[in-house]
Amino acid sequence: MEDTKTSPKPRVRDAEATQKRIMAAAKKEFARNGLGGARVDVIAEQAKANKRMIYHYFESKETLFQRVLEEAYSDIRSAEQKLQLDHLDARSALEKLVRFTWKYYLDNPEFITLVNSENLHKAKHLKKSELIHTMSRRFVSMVGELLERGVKEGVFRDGIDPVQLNITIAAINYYYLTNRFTGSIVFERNLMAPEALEERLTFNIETIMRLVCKD
Amino acid sequence: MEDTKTSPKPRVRDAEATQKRIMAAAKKEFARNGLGGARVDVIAEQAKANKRMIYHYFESKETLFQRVLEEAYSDIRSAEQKLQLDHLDARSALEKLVRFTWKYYLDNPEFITLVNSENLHKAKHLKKSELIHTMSRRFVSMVGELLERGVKEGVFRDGIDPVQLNITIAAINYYYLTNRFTGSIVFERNLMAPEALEERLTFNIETIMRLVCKD
DNA sequence: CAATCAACGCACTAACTAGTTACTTTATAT
DNA sequence: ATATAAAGTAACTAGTTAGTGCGTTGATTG
Repeated sequence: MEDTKTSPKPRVRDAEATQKRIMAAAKKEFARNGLGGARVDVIAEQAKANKRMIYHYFESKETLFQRVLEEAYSDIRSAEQKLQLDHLDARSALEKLVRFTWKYYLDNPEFITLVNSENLHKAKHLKKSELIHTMSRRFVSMVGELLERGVKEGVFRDGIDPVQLNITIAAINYYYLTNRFTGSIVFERNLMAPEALEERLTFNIETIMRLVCKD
Repeated sequence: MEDTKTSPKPRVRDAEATQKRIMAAAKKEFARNGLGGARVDVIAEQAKANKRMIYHYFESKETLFQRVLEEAYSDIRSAEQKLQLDHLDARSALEKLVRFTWKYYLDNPEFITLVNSENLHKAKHLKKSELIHTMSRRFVSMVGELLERGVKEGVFRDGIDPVQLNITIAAINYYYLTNRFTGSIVFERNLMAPEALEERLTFNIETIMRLVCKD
């Protein structure tokens, strides 16, 4: 946090900054190539650090991956908490949540790839994480409260499971983006063209609204 | 196809059978570990073949992966074609399609992992494939025709894009299963318990019906 | 039955990769 | 200033890994 010399000799010793550069480089490399495909040497180079530093601050490649993954989850959960859905009527709040999810995945494609990689490894790194549960619970109850409020307002159907809804909102946005390469070939259309993205978002909002709203 | 000796000495020379064993072993290994994580030696061993044979029949690890991927797509597309949705009224046909998709992913988890791995590699192997397009077109028109028929029957909404619907049906089923490990931790429930699977299928059918059907 | 060709397998290599050893450089506390 | 601990680096190691060279074995055909 403290600026250690803005003067003559530029890059000096700074443990915190080095760790941050390593984390950033690791996130990029893990996202691009998965845990198995990522190269520690590449991370070191990209971080403008030495490979030894990675093993100094993080004990192994896997530990580094775990840290990156935790940070990725912590980032999305904290962004969700800033949504302030309770300031809006239930319908608008739900739409806002869908729009947010879409935009978040679009702006942070590493999140998707990291999660895919973690699932390939049967979530063995996430299992070790403590803070995941606290963050997740808050997220689920946020949606749960929104659903309850919508029912009270008389606009949402009753009896919808917040977890199923969460999964579905994630699914329709996530799947489209994670499978954008094979999808573009299979459906012979560029799924990442601006109009295509617009169209998908509209479709997804419609899907969720029809699922949740009365009539 | 011809049974070369069912008599005394069991496993003799059989090019076709060896190739099939290699393909099967490769599918398993690629699905379990992705293209990068898969080991050619493991494939050879699992196939009860020699590594040399892999390079004899398939020119490289990547070519083998491409063949496995093509076969996986060809398998699901051909299973879809056997559905005979036109024998049912539109609503039942749509439900049948959702049920089929769910069950197919559940019974063939390798398909999901292979597709994930291919997307990590930006679909570079699928790009080279010729027959993908023919199969995909037939699939899209199958759903397109179903939608048209439902509109004529007066049960489906008009103007739904078959591609968007296809993607959504795949998404809500695929996402739940591919992210079952992280999902089970994040939501603190075993997403693969029989009741959970049942519940998810019901929810997914509801989602699609509400999206497509009138009122 | 001899010759030919395809199926098969051992043992190697060249390149790579996670992790380490042993060292130098810099900030800081006395 | 200077001792000390932390930050940083280069070069190495031990183990893997995709891919091959070359020889053997068995089926087929004239």
